[in-house]
Amino acid sequence: MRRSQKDTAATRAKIVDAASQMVRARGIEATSVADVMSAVGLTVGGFYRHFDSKDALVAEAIETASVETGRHLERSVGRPGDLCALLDTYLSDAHRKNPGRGCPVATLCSEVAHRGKTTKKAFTRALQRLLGTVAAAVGGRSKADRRQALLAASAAVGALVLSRATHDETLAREILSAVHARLVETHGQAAGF
Amino acid sequence: MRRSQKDTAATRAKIVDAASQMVRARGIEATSVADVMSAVGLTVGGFYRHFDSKDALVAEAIETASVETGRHLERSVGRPGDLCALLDTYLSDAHRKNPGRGCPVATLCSEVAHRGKTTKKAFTRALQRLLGTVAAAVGGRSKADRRQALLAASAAVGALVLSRATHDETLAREILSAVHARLVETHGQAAGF
DNA sequence: TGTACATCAGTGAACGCGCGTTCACTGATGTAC
DNA sequence: TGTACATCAGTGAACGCGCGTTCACTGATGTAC
Repeated sequence: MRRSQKDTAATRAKIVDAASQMVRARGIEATSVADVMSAVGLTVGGFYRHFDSKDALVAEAIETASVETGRHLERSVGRPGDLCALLDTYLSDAHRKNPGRGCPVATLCSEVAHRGKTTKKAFTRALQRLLGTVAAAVGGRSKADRRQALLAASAAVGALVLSRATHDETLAREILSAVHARLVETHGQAAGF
Repeated sequence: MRRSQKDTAATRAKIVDAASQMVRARGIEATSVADVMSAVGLTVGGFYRHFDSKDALVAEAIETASVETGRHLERSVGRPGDLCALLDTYLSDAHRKNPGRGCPVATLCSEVAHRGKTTKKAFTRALQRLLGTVAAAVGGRSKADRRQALLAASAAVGALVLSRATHDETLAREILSAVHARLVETHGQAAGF
């Protein structure tokens, strides 16, 4: 039966939130519309009252995840230029073990290459948001600072993804701590410390 | 009808090779057994005379891709310690645009997290091979060298994957060139040039 | 070297399954009067 | 404020499709004698 506008909006938000978590934890392909709906306590049929397609939901789910992650990272960076604080959060064991609440860029980076335009555009926005956050943590506006931000973002994403993909726990931890250490060292060097 | 042992071995190798290319170009999920077989000019039914399952094929396809990529990278590095030469190849536009013949670690890094043990183990071996190749290009055996190799590998994989995932061509090129430049700079600094 | 027969690579159809999407239906909500 | 009715959120079954895997069958290959 019909629901109030308030309930409808709340349901929509719950669907996006559930999808946002499932897409990051299991990947886009492995997240079915039926699974998302039942996670919210509804049945599949109602889905298309809220979204045009699974792709439309995925795009919103990525956007939500990106905003959420951006806020979380910015909260962890005290002063601008504190790349170390950002990396403490991004390259933490907590982040590695909880992809469902973590950075969507890391979770979806290789899968998104095989998906449609809608998903790719949402991913690109998420990547640009992440680059903005990392650039703020790196600090400065010079070309060297920009390059350092791109290195830090690429290395952080690469390290997190590889640490998750490895079957080898020791290697996983080694990757995270080595990349953290080297990025902080090179940041200091670039800034002239 | 039955084929000679030579033909059988040749067919098996062709299947692995086709899978190796398709898995990298389209991802594991999007590569169907039927597609692989028809790429080789055969029908699906015969597949299980060669492999126990799709997962078994995927594991071999990753191994093949990893060995092939390792050889290609090693060919491009002249003297040991020439990280720049390795990155010229790994972070090239050719590599970005031809994932089907490129590094399987970059293509599969986020997808492999949602797959079974067999696939994960094959991926871990591929990652360790890549780390070995990068470590050789970084040169040296100190802890600092090891950390630099882990940074270079993470950043190279991250940069390639993000450049492919982006819908924005300018950003894609910027990521590759910035990560190349910064990694070479920091390599020089670590080595005391 | 020749022969009889077991083996097995490859075919093509079939299987059960899960997917995204559609649809007729239900009944509370929102609106026009 | 009350009433009559159109709207539409959600249900549950169905759809067409592609997937991994199985299977009876075919006939050349490899082997035992």
